Amino acid sequence: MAEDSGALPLKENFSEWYNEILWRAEIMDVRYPVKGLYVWYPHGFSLRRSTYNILRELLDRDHEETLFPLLIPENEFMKEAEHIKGFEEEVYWVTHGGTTKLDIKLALRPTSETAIYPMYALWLRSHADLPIKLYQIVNTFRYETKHTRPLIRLREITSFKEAHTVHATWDDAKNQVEDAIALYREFYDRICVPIIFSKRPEWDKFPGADYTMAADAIMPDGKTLQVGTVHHLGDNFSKTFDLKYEDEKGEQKLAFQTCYGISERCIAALLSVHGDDKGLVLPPEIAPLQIIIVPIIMKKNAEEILNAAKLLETEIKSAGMRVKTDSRDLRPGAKYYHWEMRGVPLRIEIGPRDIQNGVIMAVNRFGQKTSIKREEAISGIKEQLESFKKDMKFKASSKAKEQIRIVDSLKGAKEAAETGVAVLQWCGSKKCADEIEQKLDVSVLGSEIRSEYIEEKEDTCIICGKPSKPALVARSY
RNA sequence: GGGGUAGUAGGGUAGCCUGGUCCAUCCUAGAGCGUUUGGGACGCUUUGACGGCAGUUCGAAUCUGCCCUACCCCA
Repeated sequence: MAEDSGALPLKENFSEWYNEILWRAEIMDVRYPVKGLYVWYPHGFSLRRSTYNILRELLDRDHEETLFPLLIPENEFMKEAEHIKGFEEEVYWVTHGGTTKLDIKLALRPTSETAIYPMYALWLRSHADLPIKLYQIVNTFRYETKHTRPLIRLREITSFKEAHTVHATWDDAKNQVEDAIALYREFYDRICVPIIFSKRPEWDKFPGADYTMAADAIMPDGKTLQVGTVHHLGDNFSKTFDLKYEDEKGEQKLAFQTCYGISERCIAALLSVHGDDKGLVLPPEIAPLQIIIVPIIMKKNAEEILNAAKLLETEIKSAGMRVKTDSRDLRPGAKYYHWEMRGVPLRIEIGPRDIQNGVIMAVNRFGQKTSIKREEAISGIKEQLESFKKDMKFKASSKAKEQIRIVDSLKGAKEAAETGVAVLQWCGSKKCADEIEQKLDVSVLGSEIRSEYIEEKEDTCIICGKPSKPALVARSY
């Protein structure tokens, strides 16, 4: 399926590295003959599944999973004015059934608010029905005109996890926004990807929202990738979709809503943050394969070694780990490169010398070798995977810390934005943001930053000198 | 919306103007056989393509028409 030899472009050439690793590590095949649509290889899909299982696990604590239709009738879609304006240039329309023209055009959902809320209006009767917290994992379509990129800018988002909640009051919805932020933090912590939450500027919020909180990850080239959003929808959508409930006193009241989503961009961030010059580096929890056993087969005692490998594989498997023995007729070195490309966290080598000494050789994806006594194999391997995850997390957060710079001048900001994000003082006005963006060739991502590395302290705006707060500024995808 | 360029095997290229191969070619591609195996082995054999549809022709990757797709430039 993929090319197995030859070097990957160095990670410092991030764009090239990214494009190649996707097919070399068998994540996505980009050769599907429609622009912006890509194919998940089984290996990539397996990674997607384990990643989304974590998301499901977290959401299932107090949400319920659901599934709404892909097609949205034009009349529903067109109800919310702000919302339409935000999407009208990006919507795919189904106009025909066979050769018959449809009376009412059907939109392929670019997101599901207008599919879900008319149904919510039917379901919601009384305050006792609240809160409603549902989510679905679906594909969505957007006709992107700028250059598309696998997992990052897609015409079909294949893995959109969107949650939609309904509450009695604005404050309840606000609390839900905070819960969602905590949830997403936990998710990204589990996959060892550092993120920064901030409040998007007024002009950059979700069409139809009161405000938007967004998570950004910092990519190796210093550009940020938005990897999650949480929107407070106020009662904007309830008004248009007539989302009302009867309160304790028997009065009809408008409900308040939130929605929040994560797409396969989380996979893009995962691959990019951890990968290196040799290929993917994956956290054991989500690696499709956690352990690869490479038997060092010599002609004379091939069978003995292979049996030893198989026995070990069975033991590891029954201990609940994902393991495979690579008994292909290849040089061991070729196998090492093969599995390193695919990000297998731990490799076990077992050869004549090891059998002689009653040990197995464990080599983690960072290349650290440890000899483990054969009889302590299982506990030793578990320890290795545990400490490997810790190392991954430590590496990723050190790198992120390095890429965040607090600056007090435009010049400093410019420099910081070349390798990461700059944190500078901004008064909140559009005019000053425009000036910052134009002078530095960056985006003002947001304020009210949530990061352990950034302190929320007041000062004066870097442009106009008025009272201000820290803002996150970076080049972004 | 307007203009331009290009689509050849898994990937990369030549050929096209000026129609005519017995095997086009390169690679870290695939298949088979054999020797190998503690960090990318080697030998031999072999597979596979001209974006699609029509047309011209004894004969089309090459000429003509239409279509599709991608990329670049201008609004």
